[in-house]
Amino acid sequence: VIQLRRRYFDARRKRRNFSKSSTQILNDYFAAHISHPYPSEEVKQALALQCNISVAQVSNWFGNKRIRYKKTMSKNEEEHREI
Amino acid sequence: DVDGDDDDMDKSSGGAVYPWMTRVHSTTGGSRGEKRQRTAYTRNQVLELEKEFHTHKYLTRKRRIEVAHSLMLTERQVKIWFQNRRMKHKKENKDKPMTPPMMPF
DNA sequence: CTGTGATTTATGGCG
DNA sequence: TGCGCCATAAATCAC
Repeated sequence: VIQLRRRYFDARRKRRNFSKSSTQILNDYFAAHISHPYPSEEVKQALALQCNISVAQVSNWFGNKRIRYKKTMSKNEEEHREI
Repeated sequence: DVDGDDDDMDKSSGGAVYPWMTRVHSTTGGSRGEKRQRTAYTRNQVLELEKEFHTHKYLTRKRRIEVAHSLMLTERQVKIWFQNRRMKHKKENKDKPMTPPMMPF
């Protein structure tokens, strides 16, 4: 029962994706700071406000973005390298 | 907010154009290697750890050793689990300081 | 099946 | 010297 309870709470995971405009704002910031995509706490708050999401969600977004960007890079590298 | 960054760069440096793009955590020590394994704790392990956390947010060294042994985990893993759990706890109190809708439980 | 936001193990820096 | 906090990495979960 206690386990089902956790499942219920975990169901709070993934409701829906962010709006297109929010994603665009985040992507814009990421692209503009590609050399160092680590927004400060203040910037995170500003972005959160603009995107209408929480600061934690902004942190999650950047964390996922960074890692997935890296993965995409290495994947492209493998593909176009001579066999 | 000054950020003089540019695009269009070199690619010969193993793909890592900027320092943040390099792998920092790898099982094989160096920069090149396999995936890092993240052991998923069993349902029972988490349940026991959760019980312990409910009574004590912090563990004494002695207690840590006991818990680690009984759950087949290292002291380090238990220590880290509690640290992460505390962070989670803090986050929960921040996101939901109020009483949300009722649940079927 | 893929994509994506969220969560779970684990690291390193710093006080 | 070890410990906790914190931001983050990386893998994985859950839609």
